[in-house]
Amino acid sequence: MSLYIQQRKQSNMDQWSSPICTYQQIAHDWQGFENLSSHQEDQSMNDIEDILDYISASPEMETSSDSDSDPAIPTTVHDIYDIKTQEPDNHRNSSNSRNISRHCRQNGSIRLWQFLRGLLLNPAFNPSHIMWINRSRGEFKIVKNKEIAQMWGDEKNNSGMTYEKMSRAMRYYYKHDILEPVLNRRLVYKFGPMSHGW
DNA sequence: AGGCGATTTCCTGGTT
DNA sequence: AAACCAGGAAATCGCC
Repeated sequence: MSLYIQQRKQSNMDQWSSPICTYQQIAHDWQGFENLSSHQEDQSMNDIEDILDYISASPEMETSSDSDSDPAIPTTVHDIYDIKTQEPDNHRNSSNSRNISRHCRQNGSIRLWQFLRGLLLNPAFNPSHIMWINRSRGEFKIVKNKEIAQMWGDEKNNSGMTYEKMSRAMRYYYKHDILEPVLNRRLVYKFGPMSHGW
Protein backbone atom coordinates (compact mmCIF):
# COMPACT_ATOMS: atom_id res chain seq x y z
CA MET A 1 0.00 0.00 0.00
CA SER A 2 2.71 2.46 0.92
CA LEU A 3 4.31 1.48 -2.34
CA TYR A 4 1.18 2.53 -4.10
CA ILE A 5 1.14 5.80 -2.28
CA GLN A 6 4.74 6.51 -3.17
CA GLN A 7 4.02 5.82 -6.77
CA ARG A 8 1.16 8.20 -6.63
CA LYS A 9 3.31 10.81 -5.00
CA GLN A 10 6.04 10.45 -7.54
CA SER A 11 3.67 10.65 -10.41
CA ASN A 12 2.94 14.14 -9.13
CA MET A 13 -0.39 14.07 -10.85
CA ASP A 14 -1.87 15.13 -7.60
CA GLN A 15 -1.40 17.99 -5.29
CA TRP A 16 -0.62 15.91 -2.30
CA SER A 17 1.13 17.99 0.22
CA SER A 18 0.28 16.19 3.40
CA PRO A 19 2.89 14.02 5.10
CA ILE A 20 3.08 10.50 3.87
CA CYS A 21 2.41 9.09 7.29
CA THR A 22 -1.10 10.30 6.97
CA TYR A 23 -1.64 8.06 4.04
CA GLN A 24 0.02 5.16 5.73
CA GLN A 25 -2.46 5.59 8.48
CA ILE A 26 -5.16 5.55 5.92
CA ALA A 27 -3.75 2.44 4.37
CA HIS A 28 -3.58 0.78 7.70
CA ASP A 29 -7.10 1.80 8.36
CA TRP A 30 -8.24 0.26 5.17
CA GLN A 31 -8.79 -3.07 6.81
CA GLY A 32 -10.34 -4.81 3.91
CA PHE A 33 -7.31 -4.31 1.79
CA GLU A 34 -5.19 -6.86 3.52
CA ASN A 35 -7.80 -9.55 3.19
CA LEU A 36 -8.27 -9.25 -0.49
CA SER A 37 -7.30 -11.97 -2.86
CA SER A 38 -4.95 -10.97 -5.62
CA HIS A 39 -7.52 -10.86 -8.37
CA GLN A 40 -9.46 -8.29 -6.43
CA GLU A 41 -6.48 -6.10 -5.89
CA ASP A 42 -6.98 -3.92 -8.91
CA GLN A 43 -10.49 -3.13 -7.91
CA SER A 44 -9.51 -2.34 -4.37
CA MET A 45 -6.87 -0.02 -5.72
CA ASN A 46 -9.61 1.86 -7.44
CA ASP A 47 -11.50 2.05 -4.20
CA ILE A 48 -8.50 3.35 -2.37
CA GLU A 49 -7.85 5.80 -5.12
CA ASP A 50 -11.39 7.05 -4.83
CA ILE A 51 -10.97 7.50 -1.15
CA LEU A 52 -7.61 9.18 -1.43
CA ASP A 53 -9.02 11.49 -4.05
CA TYR A 54 -11.75 12.32 -1.67
CA ILE A 55 -9.31 12.95 1.11
CA SER A 56 -7.08 15.15 -0.98
CA ALA A 57 -10.09 17.21 -1.93
CA SER A 58 -11.43 17.39 1.57
CA PRO A 59 -11.12 20.71 3.32
CA GLU A 60 -10.57 18.84 6.54
CA MET A 61 -7.51 17.16 5.18
CA GLU A 62 -6.11 20.30 3.72
CA THR A 63 -5.69 21.53 7.20
CA SER A 64 -4.86 18.13 8.56
CA SER A 65 -1.25 18.98 9.16
CA ASP A 66 -2.26 21.20 12.00
CA SER A 67 -5.03 18.95 13.07
CA ASP A 68 -4.91 17.95 16.70
CA SER A 69 -7.66 15.39 16.53
CA ASP A 70 -6.99 11.87 17.65
CA PRO A 71 -4.49 10.45 15.19
CA ALA A 72 -5.57 6.94 16.01
CA ILE A 73 -8.77 7.53 14.14
CA PRO A 74 -8.07 9.31 10.90
CA THR A 75 -10.92 11.57 10.01
CA THR A 76 -10.44 10.26 6.56
CA VAL A 77 -11.64 7.07 5.10
CA HIS A 78 -14.69 7.18 7.25
CA ASP A 79 -15.81 10.58 6.19
CA ILE A 80 -17.14 9.76 2.82
CA TYR A 81 -20.74 10.11 3.70
CA ASP A 82 -20.77 12.33 6.68
CA ILE A 83 -21.78 15.29 4.61
CA LYS A 84 -25.44 14.89 5.28
CA THR A 85 -25.01 14.83 9.00
CA GLN A 86 -23.19 18.08 8.98
CA GLU A 87 -25.43 20.88 9.92
CA PRO A 88 -25.39 24.51 8.79
CA ASP A 89 -22.41 26.20 10.29
CA ASN A 90 -19.54 24.20 8.91
CA HIS A 91 -17.13 25.06 6.21
CA ARG A 92 -18.20 22.32 3.86
CA ASN A 93 -20.95 23.81 1.82
CA SER A 94 -23.09 21.65 -0.39
CA SER A 95 -21.33 22.50 -3.59
CA ASN A 96 -18.10 21.45 -2.02
CA SER A 97 -19.51 18.18 -0.85
CA ARG A 98 -20.83 17.53 -4.28
CA ASN A 99 -17.40 17.98 -5.74
CA ILE A 100 -15.95 15.67 -3.18
CA SER A 101 -18.52 13.03 -3.85
CA ARG A 102 -17.73 13.16 -7.49
CA HIS A 103 -14.27 11.92 -6.66
CA CYS A 104 -15.78 8.75 -5.37
CA ARG A 105 -17.74 8.04 -8.51
CA GLN A 106 -16.46 6.30 -11.56
CA ASN A 107 -19.22 7.50 -13.81
CA GLY A 108 -21.70 10.19 -13.08
CA SER A 109 -23.47 9.05 -9.98
CA ILE A 110 -22.62 6.72 -7.21
CA ARG A 111 -24.14 3.27 -7.20
CA LEU A 112 -26.41 2.18 -4.42
CA TRP A 113 -24.12 -0.57 -3.19
CA GLN A 114 -21.20 1.84 -3.11
CA PHE A 115 -23.27 4.26 -1.13
CA LEU A 116 -24.04 1.56 1.41
CA ARG A 117 -20.42 0.50 1.49
CA GLY A 118 -19.43 4.06 2.29
CA LEU A 119 -21.88 4.13 5.15
CA LEU A 120 -20.53 0.87 6.51
CA LEU A 121 -17.02 2.27 6.44
CA ASN A 122 -18.08 5.39 8.24
CA PRO A 123 -18.29 5.20 12.03
CA ALA A 124 -20.71 8.08 11.91
CA PHE A 125 -23.25 5.60 10.56
CA ASN A 126 -21.87 2.23 11.56
CA PRO A 127 -23.24 0.83 13.75
CA SER A 128 -25.89 3.41 14.46
CA HIS A 129 -27.62 3.28 11.07
CA ILE A 130 -26.07 0.31 9.34
CA MET A 131 -23.81 -2.35 10.79
CA TRP A 132 -21.86 -5.44 10.03
CA ILE A 133 -23.38 -8.74 10.98
CA ASN A 134 -20.31 -10.54 9.75
CA ARG A 135 -17.64 -8.33 8.30
CA SER A 136 -15.59 -11.13 6.75
CA ARG A 137 -18.62 -12.52 5.00
CA GLY A 138 -19.85 -9.15 3.92
CA GLU A 139 -23.10 -9.49 5.80
CA PHE A 140 -24.61 -6.32 7.08
CA LYS A 141 -27.83 -5.09 8.53
CA ILE A 142 -29.63 -1.88 7.78
CA VAL A 143 -30.59 -0.67 11.20
CA LYS A 144 -32.40 2.55 10.41
CA ASN A 145 -33.94 1.72 7.10
CA LYS A 146 -36.07 4.85 6.85
CA GLU A 147 -33.11 7.10 7.45
CA ILE A 148 -30.84 5.24 5.09
CA ALA A 149 -33.44 5.39 2.36
CA GLN A 150 -33.85 9.08 3.02
CA MET A 151 -30.12 9.59 2.71
CA TRP A 152 -30.06 7.61 -0.50
CA GLY A 153 -32.80 9.83 -1.78
CA ASP A 154 -30.80 12.89 -0.84
CA GLU A 155 -27.82 11.47 -2.66
CA LYS A 156 -29.91 11.06 -5.78
CA ASN A 157 -31.86 14.23 -5.30
CA ASN A 158 -35.02 12.25 -4.91
CA SER A 159 -37.15 13.24 -1.97
CA GLY A 160 -39.57 10.43 -2.69
CA MET A 161 -37.20 7.61 -1.91
CA THR A 162 -38.42 4.99 0.54
CA TYR A 163 -37.01 1.81 1.96
CA GLU A 164 -39.47 -0.15 -0.14
CA LYS A 165 -38.08 1.31 -3.33
CA MET A 166 -34.48 1.21 -2.24
CA SER A 167 -34.80 -2.43 -1.24
CA ARG A 168 -36.24 -3.23 -4.67
CA ALA A 169 -33.09 -1.84 -6.20
CA MET A 170 -31.06 -3.94 -3.80
CA ARG A 171 -32.95 -7.07 -4.80
CA TYR A 172 -32.02 -6.43 -8.39
CA TYR A 173 -28.42 -6.74 -7.20
CA TYR A 174 -29.03 -10.42 -6.45
CA LYS A 175 -29.21 -11.07 -10.14
CA HIS A 176 -25.85 -9.43 -10.71
CA ASP A 177 -24.06 -10.96 -7.72
CA ILE A 178 -23.41 -7.58 -6.25
CA LEU A 179 -25.50 -8.66 -3.30
CA GLU A 180 -26.52 -12.12 -2.23
CA PRO A 181 -29.80 -12.89 -0.56
CA VAL A 182 -29.83 -13.67 3.15
CA LEU A 183 -32.88 -15.73 3.87
CA ASN A 184 -35.14 -15.14 6.80
CA ARG A 185 -33.11 -12.25 8.14
CA ARG A 186 -34.99 -9.02 8.02
CA LEU A 187 -33.00 -6.03 6.83
CA VAL A 188 -29.91 -8.17 6.43
CA TYR A 189 -28.00 -8.19 3.16
CA LYS A 190 -24.71 -9.61 2.01
CA PHE A 191 -22.16 -8.32 -0.44
CA GLY A 192 -21.59 -10.66 -3.34
CA PRO A 193 -18.58 -11.47 -5.53
CA MET A 194 -19.25 -8.55 -7.82
CA SER A 195 -18.90 -6.00 -5.06
CA HIS A 196 -15.61 -4.98 -3.56
CA GLY A 197 -13.87 -2.60 -1.24
CA TRP A 198 -15.76 -3.41 1.90
C1' DA B 1 -31.78 10.65 -31.52
C1' DG B 2 -31.39 5.94 -29.73
C1' DG B 3 -29.83 2.51 -26.76
C1' DC B 4 -28.40 0.92 -22.39
C1' DG B 5 -27.52 0.34 -17.51
C1' DA B 6 -29.11 1.37 -13.16
C1' DT B 7 -32.34 2.33 -10.77
C1' DT B 8 -37.30 4.15 -9.62
C1' DT B 9 -42.10 3.46 -9.27
C1' DC B 10 -45.98 0.58 -8.76
C1' DC B 11 -48.01 -3.56 -7.74
C1' DT B 12 -49.60 -8.29 -6.38
C1' DG B 13 -48.82 -11.74 -3.30
C1' DG B 14 -46.39 -14.11 0.45
C1' DT B 15 -44.06 -14.07 5.12
C1' DT B 16 -42.79 -12.66 9.85
C1' DA C 1 -52.05 -5.56 11.34
C1' DA C 2 -47.66 -3.48 10.38
C1' DA C 3 -43.30 -4.31 8.19
C1' DC C 4 -40.72 -6.82 5.28
C1' DC C 5 -39.46 -9.69 1.22
C1' DA C 6 -39.91 -11.34 -3.87
C1' DG C 7 -40.02 -10.17 -8.33
C1' DG C 8 -42.48 -8.73 -12.69
C1' DA C 9 -43.44 -4.86 -15.60
C1' DA C 10 -42.89 -0.41 -17.13
C1' DA C 11 -41.12 4.27 -16.62
C1' DT C 12 -37.08 7.36 -15.70
C1' DC C 13 -32.73 9.38 -15.97
C1' DG C 14 -28.01 10.15 -17.07
C1' DC C 15 -24.50 8.89 -20.26
C1' DC C 16 -22.27 7.38 -24.55
